[in-house]
Amino acid sequence: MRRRTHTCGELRAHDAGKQVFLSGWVARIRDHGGLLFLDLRDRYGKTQVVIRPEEDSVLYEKASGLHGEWVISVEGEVALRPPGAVNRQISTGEVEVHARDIEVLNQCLPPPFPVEEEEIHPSEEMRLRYRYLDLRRSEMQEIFALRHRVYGIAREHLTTHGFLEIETPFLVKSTPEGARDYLVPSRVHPGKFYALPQSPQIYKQILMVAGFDRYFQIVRCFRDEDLRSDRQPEFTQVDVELSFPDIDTIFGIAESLFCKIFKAAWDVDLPSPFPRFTYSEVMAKYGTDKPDLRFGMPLVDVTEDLRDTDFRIVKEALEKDGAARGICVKGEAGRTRKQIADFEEAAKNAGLGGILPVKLTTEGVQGALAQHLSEATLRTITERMGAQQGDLLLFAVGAREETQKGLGALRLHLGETLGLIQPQSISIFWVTEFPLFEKDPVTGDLASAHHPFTGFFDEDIALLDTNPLAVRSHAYDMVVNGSEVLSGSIRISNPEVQRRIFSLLGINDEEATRRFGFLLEALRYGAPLMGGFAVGFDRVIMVLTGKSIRDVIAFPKTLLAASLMDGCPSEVDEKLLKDLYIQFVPPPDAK
RNA sequence: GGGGUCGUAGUUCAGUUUGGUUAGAACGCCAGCCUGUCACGUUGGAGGUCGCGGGUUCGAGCCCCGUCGGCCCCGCCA
Repeated sequence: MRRRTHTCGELRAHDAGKQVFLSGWVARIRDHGGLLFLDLRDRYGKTQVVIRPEEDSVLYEKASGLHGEWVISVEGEVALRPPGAVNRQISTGEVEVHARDIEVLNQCLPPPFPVEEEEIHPSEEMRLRYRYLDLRRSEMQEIFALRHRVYGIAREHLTTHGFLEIETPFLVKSTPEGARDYLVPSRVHPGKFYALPQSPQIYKQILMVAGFDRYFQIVRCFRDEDLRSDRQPEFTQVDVELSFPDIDTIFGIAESLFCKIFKAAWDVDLPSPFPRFTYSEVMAKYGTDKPDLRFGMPLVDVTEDLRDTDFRIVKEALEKDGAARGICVKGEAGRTRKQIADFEEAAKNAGLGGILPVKLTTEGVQGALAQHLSEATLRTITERMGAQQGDLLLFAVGAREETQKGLGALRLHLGETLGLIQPQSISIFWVTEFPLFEKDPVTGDLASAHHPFTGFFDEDIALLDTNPLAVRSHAYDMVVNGSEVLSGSIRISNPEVQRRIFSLLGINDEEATRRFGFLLEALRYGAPLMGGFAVGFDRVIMVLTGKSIRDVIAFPKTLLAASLMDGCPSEVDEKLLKDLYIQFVPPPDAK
């Protein structure tokens, strides 16, 4: 076993003449019969190895028997490539290694999909099944090198600001609030369970009570909910909490962190401070709490303008306390009926009943809605929407929240499909003043919008009894390119206030004690004011690379929360279940 | 839980609209030729449970029903 002298991305012209020993994977073989080229690859790059049968026919025989992805070592001498044979595309392209000996360290089965090929993209199913081969691709290697750099930036940044990295348990008490827990049965306590943490929220607050003042942790979190392209059952947070906080301190620490990350990854300087918008602002203007502001197309409320219309659809919606809103799609008045039908399809998927298109063409204004509007009204509306000739206006009527959310989703759909988003541009800002509560659409009960420990505006305290849905919380998000990458809040640190919130949430003292008693107790033993945030680390890497969440996690799960490589989840031995006093009860519809 | 979409050679796909002889291509693989390639070139060859199950039909990759799986969206995600 010899140690390699260089990596496959290292050799340059000035290394010519050196005796080297390289190890790596066979990327490609180009056998010309009288001359054989072999690209040797490792994480650092590729180096061309040359074998000449006239110099060593035994070695040539050996080399021509190699195959892609075999693992070999090559001993030889570095040489400058002949003039005209230099490859400017790769960093080692000025040199090659004239092999003296080759050792096969391990053969490789024919790969189920090409590791080297750049034009044939294997399906995600294949990539996940053979994840080790997928990760071997340079594209993936680069993602994880970047991910590693960002871990380092976060650790360094928070350490510099006086934060201590402290681990919290993975086997924790199940708290029924929030997402569904992943459960771990206890062997020594029959019938009892641990939960995997949805976040270290309660523990980090207790660390503040313990006087750690500034804490952080790069930590896995677990949530047993249905997945999306940006959600995995286990994901990584940079969890941060500090004592005696003020909003500007917290935002400053987070902003400078993101500045460093974007500088390192994209070599851009983000303009600081980041803009701050309130929740109600972004909801009204973009119909979502995480708008992508790399393109405009704001929602415009035209409810009052259409108040007196005799157009039946509009009239009926507004009589039911509904709203009318529109967006202006720049320069798209030329869309055909069919293309607009596609927009309508997207609108229906977004939860709208439909859309009312108005085209501002050179031949005049077209659209059913327009015919029911006076010229003056039309002028007011187009002016407020910033619309000009050639633009396409899309209106939606219906329940207030529905039109807002629906048009927000349609706006995003149009932004994506019409190519309005510059991929390299950055929209980064804060959303503040989230409501403290939201209404459960099924039961009508109050529920925490963020989590039940979220603090709120002192001046809204009277609203707790009169109009709790109007109480503004001290919760905030950071949104980058339409992705929520950070979320946090200033906490409630007064046990009496905390109790009051619980009671509004329908959690009585007894239940509160049962669920969160240890936190409530801790808060009574000298709790500092506290606040913090958690960065959705995987999403940050997603935004930086433009990839899906599965591309930035080494061993991700599919949408059905399965791992195709190792086949989990799986059945377990009866004995294990017996030790845990667990019996499987099949679902009622199982065959 | 609901909606959409895809599943054909080792891989990526065409073929499904309008059912009809022996299911094609590219890459990969195997064998041969080839002295400056770098997606080498070139000649030949092997390779198919058309995801799975059922149905309709003289006949199903194609139509129908069910089911499994990948992806996207809604619900859900304090």
